[in-house]
Amino acid sequence: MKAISPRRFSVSNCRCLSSHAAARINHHPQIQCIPGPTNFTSHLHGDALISFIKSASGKPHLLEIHAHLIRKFLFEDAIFFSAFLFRVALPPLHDLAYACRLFSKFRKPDFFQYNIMIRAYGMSDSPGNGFQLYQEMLRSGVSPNSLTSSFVTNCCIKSGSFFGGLQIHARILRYGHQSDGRLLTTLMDFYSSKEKYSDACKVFDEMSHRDTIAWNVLISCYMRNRRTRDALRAFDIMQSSYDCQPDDVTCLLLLQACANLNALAFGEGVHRYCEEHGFDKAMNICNALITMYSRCGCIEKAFEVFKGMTEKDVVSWTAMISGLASNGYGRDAIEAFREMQNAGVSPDYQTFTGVLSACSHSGLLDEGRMVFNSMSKEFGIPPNIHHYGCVVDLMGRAGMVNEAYNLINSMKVRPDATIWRTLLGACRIHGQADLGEQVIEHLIELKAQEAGDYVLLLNIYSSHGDWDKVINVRKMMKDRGIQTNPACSTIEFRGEIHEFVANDFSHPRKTEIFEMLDEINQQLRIAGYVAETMSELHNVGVEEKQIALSYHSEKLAIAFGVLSTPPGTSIRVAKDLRICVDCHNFAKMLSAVYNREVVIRDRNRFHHFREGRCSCNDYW
DNA sequence: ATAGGGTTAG
Repeated sequence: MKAISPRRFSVSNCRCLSSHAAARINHHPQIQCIPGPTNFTSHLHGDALISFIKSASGKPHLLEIHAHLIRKFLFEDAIFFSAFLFRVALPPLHDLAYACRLFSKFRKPDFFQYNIMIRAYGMSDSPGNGFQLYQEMLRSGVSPNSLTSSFVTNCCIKSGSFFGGLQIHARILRYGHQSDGRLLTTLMDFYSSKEKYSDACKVFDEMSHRDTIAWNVLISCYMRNRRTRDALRAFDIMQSSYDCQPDDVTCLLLLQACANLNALAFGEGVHRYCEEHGFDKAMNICNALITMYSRCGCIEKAFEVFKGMTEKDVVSWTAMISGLASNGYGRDAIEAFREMQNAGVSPDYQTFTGVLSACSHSGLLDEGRMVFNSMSKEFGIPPNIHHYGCVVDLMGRAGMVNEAYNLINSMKVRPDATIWRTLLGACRIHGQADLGEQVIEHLIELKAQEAGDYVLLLNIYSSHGDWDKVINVRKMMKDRGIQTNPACSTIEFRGEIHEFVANDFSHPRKTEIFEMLDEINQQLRIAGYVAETMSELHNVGVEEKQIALSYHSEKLAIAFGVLSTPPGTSIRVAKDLRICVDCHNFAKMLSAVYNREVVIRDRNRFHHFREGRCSCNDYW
């Protein structure tokens, strides 16, 4: 009622429906007319009625307006009806059932009223109906404007209807709506949601003017389609353009991209940009910064951001805890967990995932069990599959593979592929072939077996020297059409991301890189490095194995790092799969012989190599 | 008489 001018409405007039009438309305939601003495709407007409409808809040007011429109024979008056429908269909009320009844009663809806309904459907849990209504609109000869296209595109995004969206795109062109930048942004988002990256780009290219939001949609499209490097490039182009500048959303997206790519230098650039524009005060940006720095292996920087925050929420604490965990600071993570509680921030289920993973990464078996037991008892958070996964990992690494197997079988939730895979990894460490075979059976049952799973099983057999079984598994993989994807390692150099796969001959500086790798291999061998051949797949000669190992993607990336940076510079490599035993030894030795800090982030965690030692004591 | 687009962190 705040918005109503006191000149027109005295306070005493401003009362809602009588409780008697309200009770009846509750019983008869289809009610069309409310009899009885007129209330504060009675003398309203024209502009005053319009502004009253606009300021109406809550259903009782709208019902009263409904009654008023009927009483004054204004229900079929498009102006009042539109304003009324707008209030009913859209938030805050957003009563779609009521809006539908109104709409179906209205004799000849115009485009504006259709637009309201289509937009309302786009925000409801039945967005497909919006598309239906759009088609009905076309059938009844009402022409859509560019807003209609925008709302119905949104319906297609929400309902996931690809062909619907294509149809809309064709109509946009037919009706000449393509000059509307906002509409095209929505259209880009549609293609992006369908992972049609190149179509989204095509729309973007055809836009005559691109504002910050259009760029942000493009960047989020790049990220959804795993074209993270293009996302970084877009940031550079935006910064050098005159008409639009990156905003906080852009930075949020980019920090995520940097975290994925291990692009520390670029991430620092985004950090500076945030400082220059005052975004670094925002909680979400700070939390994203913490994640970016810790995913890039810079836990000190992450902590600096964390310390500088005036206010910290669960997300900040959890980001810090998970960052400490993945960087091998298990005890500090648990300490941070304690501090968080002292600071009066209560943990949620993701915090526990962080704490438990800290325990599993640092081999803190007792602490992990204690936390696991306390979470439902003390905090009322029942463990989910991720929590179980951490504990399975923890027990598995400690060699308690059978106990871990029993734990999985005792879970209330259905085990997923990831948890079986975790156990399979533990079987690999402890050479448990029998249990490994059982686990593979579970994965097959889930139809989730991947190349990596068979590789683990192969590793188990080959470490036993069980070559018959190795051949069997390889045959099985061939029969089932399972192919191994080559692992990929990335390294950042001067703000560019360089990508390597095993035996990769595509890099422009390939000759130098291979020469450098040979040189490194020789030097390391002098220092006592012996290539680890146990985990290789084939039953091939020792010579052959050593050759196959020497061109692993992480070694190529490291060689490139040694080649392109001055002595003493840290080498940071990200790998999409797990680092292998041999590359682990290689990096460890290199950190001593070449006196370089080497940081490798693999699929699971960080490995910090310094002076011939690694932050994780054992290889995994 | 007249509405719309991106990110929501771990």
